[in-house]
Amino acid sequence: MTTANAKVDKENLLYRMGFLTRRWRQVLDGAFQSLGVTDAAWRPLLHLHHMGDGIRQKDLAASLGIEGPTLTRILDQLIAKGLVERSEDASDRRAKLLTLTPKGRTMVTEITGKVSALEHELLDGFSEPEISQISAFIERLEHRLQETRSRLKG
Amino acid sequence: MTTANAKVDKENLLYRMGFLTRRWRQVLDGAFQSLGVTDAAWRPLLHLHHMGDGIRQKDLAASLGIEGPTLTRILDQLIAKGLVERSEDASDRRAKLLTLTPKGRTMVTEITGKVSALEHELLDGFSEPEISQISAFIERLEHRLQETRSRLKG
DNA sequence: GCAATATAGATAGCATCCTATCTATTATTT
DNA sequence: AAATAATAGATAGGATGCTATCTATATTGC
Repeated sequence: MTTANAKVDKENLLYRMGFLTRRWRQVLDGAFQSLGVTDAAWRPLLHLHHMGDGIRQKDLAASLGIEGPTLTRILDQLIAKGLVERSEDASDRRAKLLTLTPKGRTMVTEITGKVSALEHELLDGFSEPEISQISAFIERLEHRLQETRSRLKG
Repeated sequence: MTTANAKVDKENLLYRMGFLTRRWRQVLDGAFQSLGVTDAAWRPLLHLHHMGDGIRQKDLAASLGIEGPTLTRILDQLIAKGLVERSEDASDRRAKLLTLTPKGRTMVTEITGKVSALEHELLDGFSEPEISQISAFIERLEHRLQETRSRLKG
């Protein structure tokens, strides 16, 4: 039985990760509801803050690991809320430059605090070496997935 | 710099998991496209096969870790494809019993082979102890998330 | 026995992500 | 210089997940 269960666990590993990330999103969603931003919206704000003002959508999307159209819609929401601004790029009229508004900066501060607190609470019971190992595991898996993906496509 | 990066890694852990599971879904989606089932559809088939015929939707949903409405839609698709059948439960006329059709059983066999091959390929570079540790990590994290979630709600 | 509550499933509507495709602009090639 | 290809972003439509709510049955309590 032990063998069978271990096998099942192994086979469900990635699925259980998916389950986990859904729950995590729900927790964040709940925590941010009072701020008026959804889970998908706060990360672009932090990245924008971190990368500095005046970056292009394309670069922000790459930094976030999402596709252009996904970011476009999120930005529409953030702009509608007055947290972010799109402006013209004088050197390339196809591009738009993104900047945080003062309201956006305030929001970044609030979000940073909440995310840190939640993540600390969740990862508190895990040792540094453990977290490093998991992190390395994820990185290797990401790499392998990329390979598999391009192999299947090509 | 090392410290800063390590901190970022820790903070991004759950997000990177989400990224990973999206990619994994895409790989599976691509692999199953030729079979005519999507990623969300194959898992109910396998669970149904594993749990035996004649189970209720409610139980299948619980087994999959998804909510009832989500399963309802997936089942609609599987039934439309002739892989699964809903039938009346004589003992409780609210309930529906689920069974795999012969076509569904054939599909299960094909899917099992593909999933196993892909998962083996992906997890091949990882040792048993590693996988066990990751698995344990996920389990603890699931538990903590559940706690946090109910704490925030109540 | 009948009203109130609980349960199984379906439906509706929202959020997030993706790919495919369209428009506008820029870069390259001949 | 004109035609072609490439790039930035927007739009459309599909897939998957959730919650809230509806209908149809079962169960419970008085």
